[in-house]
Amino acid sequence: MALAGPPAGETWAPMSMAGDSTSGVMVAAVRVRFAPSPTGALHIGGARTALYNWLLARGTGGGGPGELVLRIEDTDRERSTPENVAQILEALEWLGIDYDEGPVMQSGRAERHAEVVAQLVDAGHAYRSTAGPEEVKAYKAAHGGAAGFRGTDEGEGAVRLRIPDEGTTVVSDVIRGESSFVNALLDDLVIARADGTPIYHLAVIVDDLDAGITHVVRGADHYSNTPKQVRILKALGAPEPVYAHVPLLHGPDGKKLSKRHGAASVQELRDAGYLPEAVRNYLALLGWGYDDTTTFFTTEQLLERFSLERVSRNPAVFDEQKLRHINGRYLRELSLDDLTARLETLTGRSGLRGAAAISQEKISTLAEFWPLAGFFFDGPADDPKARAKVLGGSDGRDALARAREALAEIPDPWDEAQVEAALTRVLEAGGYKPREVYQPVRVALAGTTVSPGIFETVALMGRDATLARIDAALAAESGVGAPEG
RNA sequence: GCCCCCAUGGUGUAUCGGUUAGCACGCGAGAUUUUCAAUCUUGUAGGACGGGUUCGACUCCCGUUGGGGGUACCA
Repeated sequence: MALAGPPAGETWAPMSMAGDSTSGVMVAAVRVRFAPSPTGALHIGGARTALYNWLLARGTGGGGPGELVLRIEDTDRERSTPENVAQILEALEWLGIDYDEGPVMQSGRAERHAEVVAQLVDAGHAYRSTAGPEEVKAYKAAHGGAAGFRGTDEGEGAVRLRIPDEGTTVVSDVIRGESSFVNALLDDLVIARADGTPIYHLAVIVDDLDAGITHVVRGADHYSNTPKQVRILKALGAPEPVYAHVPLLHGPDGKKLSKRHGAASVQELRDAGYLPEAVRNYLALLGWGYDDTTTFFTTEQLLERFSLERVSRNPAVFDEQKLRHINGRYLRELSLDDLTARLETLTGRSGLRGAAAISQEKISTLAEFWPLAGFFFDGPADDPKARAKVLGGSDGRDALARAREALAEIPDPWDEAQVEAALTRVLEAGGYKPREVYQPVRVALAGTTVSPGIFETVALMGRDATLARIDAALAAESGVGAPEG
């Protein structure tokens, strides 16, 4: 049975639906949309909203095969730039979120918006008024402060929608339940400026209606404005979509998430070396939970299990540490080919396979690879403190010299087992503790105290480079270490 | 100011009247150990407060406090 038919008397007639309505076109169970305004890079809050919509459209939680429409709400010409639009498209692509229609530019639908505004005026649902902020304020003051503004038809100025004086407007939300707003407290809202351009609320309603959107899944920052949009819908005699307002994301300080909070945009996440599949997993979990124990979900599982009913009502705080943890798990499960390819894409270098192999279990993000293994390609890192600490004393240099001797004697093939055997002999012969030999070698090759495993590192570096770096380190340090005190 | 929403450990969540309030991140300890990680074991920490309703409340109701959102001829 139908959920909510249009009120008697008027019916919404979409302007240009694909195909004709009489030919029995298959109607998607859910038609959702992601409608960002391109005022900056796509933030994780927006990314999560996009993800939820996508999971609904592509997964089974929406009740069947669905469709996702991407609409760019660019009616604010000041802040909407082509660069920002491009960034959003790029972010969605990186995240693996595809869509069936769009991107539809809201600005391109101005005529249609004007048409609906005119229709509303003609029907007596809206009127033109020159009242501005001051008049509205004065009106409220004159009516005891808490009263919705009611204007009079002046035949010119901005177009305002008439709001009833009686009754309430109920917003029904899958996540939040129902809540009602007293009509008398709602202002006659402006739906178009004096110059005829539409206001956001009008544009959203018309665009969603024309696109046949069944579920409006968006950030909770739109919740309080929903009654206004419902009023427009009622004036139009159009059915209401299912609403779902997902909780906002906050920064660690509890405030609404913004640029100040670090890795907040999708691009930054990508550059920081996070994997899109890990980001998807993490984002899904920010404000949603499936059961009492599951943390890791493949995208297939998310598609199968995600549902709006289980979305939380509380705002969530973005926790990069947890993202890192999840990312590390995904990263370690990557095949070596896959990992290598991703590292090469990120760094713009090639020939990373060997280093990738011995670094995989030590990094949590792709970006951590280069600091850990870049010395293979760019030479030892410049870390004076590490050199001073490990090779500054004669003990360290002696151990390094002995290691060099043992390594030089390794017969072909030069491999991990031989390296380990040689260094173990040094340990035994000199009565050294492992670190007393390994750290000097590590610093000689890497220039710093942190690197992949020492045997793997030496083996991968090869005989010539290893011996050369040790010689260079020995030469550089022998003159230093001046007597102190 | 007014309207609306929200409230489980530091963080994300599970629990939909009866549980020793579970899981994960973080943090602490231990194991492992060539650095750093990873891994394993283990510990730590929670129902904002006050009233009700009930045989019994984290769960339902009211209030308080706290947080958030909205309140534009912005989106």
